[in-house]
Amino acid sequence: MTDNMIQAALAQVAAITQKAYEKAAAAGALSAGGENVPAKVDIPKDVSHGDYACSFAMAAAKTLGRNPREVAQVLMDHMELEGSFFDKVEMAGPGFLNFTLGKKWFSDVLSAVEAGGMGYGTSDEGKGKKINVEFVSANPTGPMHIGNARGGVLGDTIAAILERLGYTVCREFYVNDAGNQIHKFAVSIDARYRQLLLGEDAVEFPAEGYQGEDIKDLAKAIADEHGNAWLELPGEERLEKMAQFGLAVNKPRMKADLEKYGIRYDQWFLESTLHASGAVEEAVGQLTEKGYTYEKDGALWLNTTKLLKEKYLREGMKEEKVDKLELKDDVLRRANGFYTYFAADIAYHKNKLSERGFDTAIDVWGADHHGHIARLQAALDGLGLDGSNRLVIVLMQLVNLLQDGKPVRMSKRTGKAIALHDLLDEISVDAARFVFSATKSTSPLDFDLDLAVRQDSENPVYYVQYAHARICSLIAKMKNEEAMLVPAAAEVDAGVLQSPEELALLKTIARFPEELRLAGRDLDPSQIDRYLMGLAGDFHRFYNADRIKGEERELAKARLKLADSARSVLANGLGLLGVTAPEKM
RNA sequence: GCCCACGUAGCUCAGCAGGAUAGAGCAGCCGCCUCCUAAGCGGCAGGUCGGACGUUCGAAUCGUCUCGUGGGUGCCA
Repeated sequence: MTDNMIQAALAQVAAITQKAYEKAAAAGALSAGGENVPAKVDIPKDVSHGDYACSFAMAAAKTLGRNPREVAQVLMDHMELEGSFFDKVEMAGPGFLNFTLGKKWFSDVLSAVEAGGMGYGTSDEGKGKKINVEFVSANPTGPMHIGNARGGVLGDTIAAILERLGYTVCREFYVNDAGNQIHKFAVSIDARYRQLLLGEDAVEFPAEGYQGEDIKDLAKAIADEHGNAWLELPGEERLEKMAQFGLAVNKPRMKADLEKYGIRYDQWFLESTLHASGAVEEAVGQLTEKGYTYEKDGALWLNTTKLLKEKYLREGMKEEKVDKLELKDDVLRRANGFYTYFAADIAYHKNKLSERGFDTAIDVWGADHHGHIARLQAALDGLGLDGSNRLVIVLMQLVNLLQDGKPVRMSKRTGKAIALHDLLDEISVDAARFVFSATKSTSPLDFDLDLAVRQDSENPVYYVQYAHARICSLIAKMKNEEAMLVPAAAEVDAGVLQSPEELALLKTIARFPEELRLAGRDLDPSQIDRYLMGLAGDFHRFYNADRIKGEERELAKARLKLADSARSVLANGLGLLGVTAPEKM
């Protein structure tokens, strides 16, 4: 009951080829041994090489003691295509067997799209496995910037893809509401607060403090609400109140900004709860029990070197190479008694993989954190949680914001970051979501404000949306002017679809479930963006080459069904990306 | 120094679970609306896939080395 017609066809080619070999071997036309050679099938780039190409003859030539073209010829002589997806098979080049799709397959594709509707491409591959997708997790100490927008779109779209593939997905935001950053946050607000009440010169602003205007706004809000009452409080209590006040303002703001991008979380997980519940202490304690920690200079250290070497050896790295690695250990508990971020992170991921029972934790991280990946995985391995396999990090390169082709400098410290909500004043959610998901996360993304703002064809999202709108308009016109509704797949003779443009479009439509599968496998939504651009292109070419209105009835019906199938998949794919599919433009 | 990512058309990037003649968009040049939306389509031009060696029937794709760019290498997060 798959609607993945690509996998169905690939499997059939392999089966047909294997059967042909068995038949040939039984008849004595080929020697034994070929049954152990896998029948590799792929899709040629060039349509003149058929729709599917099998390289079995080349791979098996040596084993069978014949040249590849001879093997291919014998296979063709023993091949049975009756009742299959294929009309013909040809031998080409060094010994490829090239299969050409026939009417049955095209007809099945139309039926699959119709039956699937907006769920076309859904599978049960994930078998309900629980996956936690954590993304953005920006420090709540200031406004989010454009990089957070990319991470938000990336994480949300990965989550959506995995849901389609049958995983049970939890979207999570990890709130760093403890530790050093928060302390700096509190100290910064406090300084601004006192400057406000005592005069700018009376209080020195800490060198390490956050410079942004938002800190001044928070200080002013505190002054408005509490006057100078907080001046009297003892230092620790005052800072605690400052931090809580700031978080209470910033957290809902982040939530609201993300929601503007259509991003909603299932879980906002507070780092502070890990400290309060003793979970951090517990995780560190377990590592100590297992002999992975030691004390030095008053601090508690994790023997990361040992953990990493064990990990690399398990993964098959050669011992001599492992010995040569220069690795460093990490502090878990500072000499001042406070746990490090790393210690909390270990406890946090232990919480995901153990206490909350997720099969896999996927984290979207900025590329500048990549050095952290192996260490965290190794630490989780040390806890017996198989972090090397169950913790998957999607690294995201940073965003270069351009204007007039020139880089706009961004820095949170100087408060010059372009805030998320300002960005949306400039460009639509559709454009933002498409642009942010269109580049593979491992590549840096140049985000040109001027380009994103433009509402023309240079902005790829409009190219895709336009295809959808065009089809909607077409369907409406056929209904109103020709009294023709989109027919059911069963009423369509797929055999009348024969132009290169029709076949190309239909084949691309058929690829959607497979593209979805691959995007999920690679955790790479950009594959969906590119697929949709290709699908839109195939439609535009079909639209230019083949008319519907005024054509002979059977052909018009089949083409209308084809167009509607393209519409359905465009809407489906855009929906996955969080982009709207307009009926008019 | 060590670790990681990335080097493909003028620019931005696909392709990297080895397959046949390496693709797209943009920029450039030339065309296509009496005809379902021209936010579209067609054509031309553009390449030592950073380099070398290796693995094999076959390498942009895998391995080793090398050059270049960026990042990491805190009792920061």
